[in-house]
Amino acid sequence: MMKRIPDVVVRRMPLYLRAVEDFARREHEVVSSQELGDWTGLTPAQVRKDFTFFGEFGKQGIGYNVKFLRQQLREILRISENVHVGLVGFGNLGRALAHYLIDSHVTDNPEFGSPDKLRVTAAFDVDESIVGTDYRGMPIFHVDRLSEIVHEHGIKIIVIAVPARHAQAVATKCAEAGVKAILNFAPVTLNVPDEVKVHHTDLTLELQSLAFYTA
Amino acid sequence: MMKRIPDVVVRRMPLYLRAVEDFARREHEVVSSQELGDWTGLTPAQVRKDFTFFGEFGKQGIGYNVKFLRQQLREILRISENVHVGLVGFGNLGRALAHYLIDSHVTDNPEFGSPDKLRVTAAFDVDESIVGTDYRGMPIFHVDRLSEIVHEHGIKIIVIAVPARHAQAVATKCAEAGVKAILNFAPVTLNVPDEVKVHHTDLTLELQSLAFYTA
DNA sequence: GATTGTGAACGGATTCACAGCA
DNA sequence: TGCTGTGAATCCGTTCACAATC
Repeated sequence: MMKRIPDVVVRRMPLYLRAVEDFARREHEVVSSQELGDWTGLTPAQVRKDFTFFGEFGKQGIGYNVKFLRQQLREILRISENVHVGLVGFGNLGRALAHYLIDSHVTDNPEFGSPDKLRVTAAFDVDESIVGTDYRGMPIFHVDRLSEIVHEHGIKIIVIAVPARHAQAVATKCAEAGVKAILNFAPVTLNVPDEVKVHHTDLTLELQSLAFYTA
Repeated sequence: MMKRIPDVVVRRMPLYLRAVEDFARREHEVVSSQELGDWTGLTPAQVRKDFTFFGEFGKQGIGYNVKFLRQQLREILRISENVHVGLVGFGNLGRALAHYLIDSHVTDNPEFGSPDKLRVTAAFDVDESIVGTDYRGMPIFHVDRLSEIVHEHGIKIIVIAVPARHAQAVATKCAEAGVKAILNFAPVTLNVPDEVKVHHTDLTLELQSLAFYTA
């Protein structure tokens, strides 16, 4: 029964969640694959097919119950439980990311009943002038304590926002500490064991590939 | 002869450029598809196939001349000419992006002979307290002047770093002003004419999809 | 009548495997 | 011999189309 779920499908699930939360906010009771498709820019067939990887959430002739679908998606993405995120690198980019993550609806969506439990609970840096301080209640540790704190806080995901030359060392440490997933903002290809999932966001690569289309 | 080039291929080209610049830095004269594959984490066959979309850059039995390949890739990505980039939204994220773009090797790689000509030349915001000021020589304009400045500076790419609720309006303005490509950091799906290329970087979506793998 | 869930068809991207050339 | 360039084969994700169901 447990078919392997393609990565592309997993990447679309949060988008469906965002869509269904919007329908919920607008107090729709049900939503069709057609409506979800319009909202996300995908085909209705794709929406339905994607869902089948995880189960049968709809009713034929009717559509999907918004509340039920929302809950299912939250469970699939595990944001109905607590997922702790660590942030390594508290320079310019790191601070901007922390600001965004702590303020935005990612970490808290209170007007809407159920706050996300995807939480940035610790930051790491090497700069002694900020190690030991707090950012909006989030403690900043020295990177040397990464492994220790990852275990203590049960951190599962690490966001890497350090300079390129340090990124691989941090990634290796993360892998050793048992981190499950890494979101890498440094402009280097990371080498980690297969069991660690890596997503890479690279401003340089994005801009350079867009430059191709400026003809 | 001019076959259509798949988007996935275009997205890999900057990675090849980064690889070949590294080989150049280490003073290799030639590089094989095998070596490029190891560096990038792709298969040699894929590297070769990707290149064929743009021409024949190698010598059979030998490999690719590093200097020549580098030049070819820079021309393909149009970073041998000037490409002007504008940044809309100069809050926390926008400032961090500006900092990164202005300092990093994206915009300038002088130790290496030929600086990239992908340059952030203007920022836009609505905050009157920063409009009219400079950031490291980059002027900050009011968003109302977007179209005017885009034409004046010949801006081809816009980076959107505004709050979600304003992103669509900005994107529409960009499209009207003739911008060729948009890099969107706001957590919304943008609706623009097909001739405008959009890449989307969404921290929320990335983290939520990674959360799936934390089981 | 409407809409889901899904097997089958399709299409596009990756990999294979080898001919051709240095 | 070594490595590129590429047609053929394969793999994988998307779309189609329709039976099942409300």
